[in-house]
Amino acid sequence: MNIEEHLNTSNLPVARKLSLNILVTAQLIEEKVAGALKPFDLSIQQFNVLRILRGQKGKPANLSTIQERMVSKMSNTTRLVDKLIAKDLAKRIICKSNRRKVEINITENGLQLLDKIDPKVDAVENELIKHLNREEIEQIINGLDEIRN
Amino acid sequence: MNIEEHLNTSNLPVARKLSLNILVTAQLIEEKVAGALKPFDLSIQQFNVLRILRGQKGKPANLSTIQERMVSKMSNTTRLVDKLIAKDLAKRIICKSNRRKVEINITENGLQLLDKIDPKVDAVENELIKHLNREEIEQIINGLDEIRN
DNA sequence: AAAGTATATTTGTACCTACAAATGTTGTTA
DNA sequence: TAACAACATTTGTAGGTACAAATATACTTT
Repeated sequence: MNIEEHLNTSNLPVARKLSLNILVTAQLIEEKVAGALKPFDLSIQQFNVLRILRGQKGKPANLSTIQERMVSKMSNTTRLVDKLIAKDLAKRIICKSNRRKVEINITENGLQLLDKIDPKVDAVENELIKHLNREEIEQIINGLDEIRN
Repeated sequence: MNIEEHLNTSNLPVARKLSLNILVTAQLIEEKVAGALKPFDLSIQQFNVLRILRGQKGKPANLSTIQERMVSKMSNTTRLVDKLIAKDLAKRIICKSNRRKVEINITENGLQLLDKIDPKVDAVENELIKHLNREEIEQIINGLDEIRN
């Protein structure tokens, strides 16, 4: 009996069933997105940081800004950014006015890569909602919102 | 602007908004469960494996059985089980009839630990659905089901 | 029975995550 | 101004995850 069968057949408490459903679905989404990114040698986290940098529209981001916006706030954003820099997808400058800070920008190279990846990830995301109508989607989003308060 | 504000204010395509919502919520649940497990020095994955073993009700499980039931099927179940064994929460016997297989059981020690942990994790899970009624929960579960097909 | 194939697990590698401690910088205050 | 607190980032360590290759055993076929 795999996890999917387990979810459907077991008489789980409703709270556990919900939380397992969310975790399993998230796992599936991550696998699909990771698959779409694989040809580009980019991990999901690297991709997310790159998108955050693009969202800055030229304005440089420092590490704390990036961390706030990441799905999982983590302490090793430094190391993630290191890898983007090594691939010439981002660049880093020590902030002149406050030398504790660091300014991070996406490079032209990074922007071009995102342009190539975007349609692939969009396709994965759209595939997910294929069997849902607008109202159903809103219900799920609102429900998840409630869970997070 | 943090991720939560970003989700609410940005004009994201609905598919991306949904997938981000699921990922962020899953992350939150994982953090909360991990927090509940921390006093017991158990990671979420170790806890999951332990629960799967308990679910076997005495019947030993081999590695593939465990993997099927895990939220994220992974190739290092060996190493996870190693850690449970090191803590005397599980035991492993090479299967006599088929020596490629390995039989894994939860120990008395493991069962006792789960008994202590269960109420803490239940509390976390119930906290999640606090503001939702039965029907809303069912809607979310069915919606996530649709997404996974 | 030897060779090849399938099965079950283990190991290696690279990356990601969480927590805590360390480093370096700036601002404050005695 | 020296000491101290606050801030921003970096580093260390112990886990977890994914993929691929390696190992070990069992089954099949000739």
